Amino acid sequence: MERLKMIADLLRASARGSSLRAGVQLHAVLMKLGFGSDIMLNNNLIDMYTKCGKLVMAGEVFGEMRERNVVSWTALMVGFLQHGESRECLRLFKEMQGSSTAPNEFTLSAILKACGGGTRDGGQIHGVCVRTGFEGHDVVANSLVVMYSKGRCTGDARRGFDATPLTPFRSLATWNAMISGYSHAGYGRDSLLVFREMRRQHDEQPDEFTFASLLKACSGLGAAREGAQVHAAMAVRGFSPVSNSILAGALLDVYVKCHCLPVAMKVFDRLERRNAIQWTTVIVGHAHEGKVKEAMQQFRRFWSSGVRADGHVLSSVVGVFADFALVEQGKQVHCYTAKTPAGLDVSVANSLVDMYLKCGLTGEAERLFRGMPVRNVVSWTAMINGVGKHGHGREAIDLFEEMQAEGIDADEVAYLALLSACSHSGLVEECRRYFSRICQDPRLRPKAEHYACMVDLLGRAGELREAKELILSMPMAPTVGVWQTLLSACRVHKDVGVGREVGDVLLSIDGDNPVNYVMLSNIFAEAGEWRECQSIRGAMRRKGLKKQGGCSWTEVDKEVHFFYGGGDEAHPQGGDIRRVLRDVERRMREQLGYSGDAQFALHDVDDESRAESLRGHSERLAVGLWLLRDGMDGGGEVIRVYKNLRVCGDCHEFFKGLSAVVRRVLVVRDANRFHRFQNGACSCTDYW
DNA sequence: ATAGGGTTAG
Repeated sequence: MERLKMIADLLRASARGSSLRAGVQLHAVLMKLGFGSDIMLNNNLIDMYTKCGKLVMAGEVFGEMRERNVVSWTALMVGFLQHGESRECLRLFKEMQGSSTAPNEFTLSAILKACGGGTRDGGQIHGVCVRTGFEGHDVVANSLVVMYSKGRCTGDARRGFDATPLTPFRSLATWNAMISGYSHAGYGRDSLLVFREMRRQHDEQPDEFTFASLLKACSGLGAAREGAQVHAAMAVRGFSPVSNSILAGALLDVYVKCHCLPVAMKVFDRLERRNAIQWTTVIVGHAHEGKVKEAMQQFRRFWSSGVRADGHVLSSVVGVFADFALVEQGKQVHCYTAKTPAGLDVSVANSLVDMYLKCGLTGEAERLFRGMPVRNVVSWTAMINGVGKHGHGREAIDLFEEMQAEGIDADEVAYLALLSACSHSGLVEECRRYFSRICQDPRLRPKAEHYACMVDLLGRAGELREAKELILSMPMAPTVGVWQTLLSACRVHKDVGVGREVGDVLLSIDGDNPVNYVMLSNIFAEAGEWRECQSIRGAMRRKGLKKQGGCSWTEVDKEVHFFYGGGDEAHPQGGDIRRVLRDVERRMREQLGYSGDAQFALHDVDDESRAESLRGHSERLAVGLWLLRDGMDGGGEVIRVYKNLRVCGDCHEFFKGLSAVVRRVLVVRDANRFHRFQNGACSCTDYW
């Protein structure tokens, strides 16, 4: 008897320490001593083997047991669960239900965890919990709350939470489960409310788990004030970001999402050790504020810090390079991925495919994509988006169909990419067909962005009234973006009537956004409605709103050059560049009869924009830099230029002519799509 | 055998 207990203790010890060798020896010893049929020892063996990652051995022990109790079943299920085999865990539970052993609270907790966010299975097991009387039991209640929250069914999660009697079963863990459940599902307000309830009515003390969830809630809400309050409350209780890396990460995330970058950096700089997650947050944080140089600086700091880059960091920074079209930087990371296990992540390959597409290197993207050993829906969506932005709607459809033929289901984002590709290419019937397909799929629900694609499509076709009807029939509130799509269609078709109606809506729901004023005043200006045009401009001025400054950049000889249309930041070679551009224009006049009349610059809304027109739009200056470097007749390289706003009609005409007289290919990526200029023509026809 | 935390590509 003594020996039996001793072996059990030793087995538990080797399970805790994951020491397989000791465990196997103990296994041999207990077989020799004839304890092979003892249930408790066998349960300990199962536990030891699963903790050492030997699921097959654990299964063998389980299979050879003549008698099993609830612990035997549960130990094996938890083992599978902890190795990510939740399907096997569910299968075992079904098998167990056919046996004579009834589940207990630990079994139920494990199986609920195995459901993940699958509330269909979860709901059935919830029923089992109710029937067996374990519903309000703490470990079960906690798992119920987590399971429902993961499936975003916070109402059901709340019912599970409310089912816990305050004593003795509502522990801090239960409160934490509900607080994190709400913040995970995106209900930050409710998360904070539950916390308040916990403090005010129950005087429960928060721990680090509570704080981490609260911070996530604040970051989701973009609530700077609440975030700072949580930060202060943490400090009062002695939780410091310096000693808790998870709290530090969560805190950085709050300040970054609340656009308080300086505060985030203060926290960051005080850390003694920084992990990959914290670096990622800071690098991406700078990028989202448009601070390219600072983002790159932090990236280099990270690179030399010795912290190993994992898949998350790599895909995030490649995402930054994609946003800013920094191909050379992206290529460097691409090379690095060959030398690290993190490079094998699908997400890293996906981000690289997307980066090449966003930089206009379609061939490179395609090669990488086709060579991927595993592709998921994200990989395909990146390709569909990419070819769509280049105006190849048919190719986008082919890719979409090929994806489904490979057995990968389209999700909402994939449909969005496809619809946008169709609408950009004017594939009216196809677009309608896929839109109705997503409406009919019970697993998917079209979102406002999908409607925006349809509005765009109808708008391009000149069906402005129908587009407006569609917006009014949307099952959700129409977003600003949807109305803006319609407004820009009004501009293309010079429809002042509908434009005025849509403009009214936009100014009332999004009256602080300069984009709306600029677009609307342009519509009036182009229709010769000067009085209305002036009144919009006046309203914009009175509100102190300024059009976002145009900015273009291009990577020449591995260096990024920035050009700003307005403002004071001039390129050092600005004078020479303008001279070259004048030469090109003269050639265009002589050879092509180019008139160079500025039709579009006339309507500029403010002084700054007029100055920009006079000085030359930033994208022209960027192209000029290349001509200054290569001369008028040299250079076979493709000129790649990127612009934060849309390319205007004047520049569009100018670039067409330029591509003919200097015989070069010019690719401009603007806020909306790619324009490829070659031999005096552009791949894209719908511009103004 | 026991619940709960921060980053991530389309």
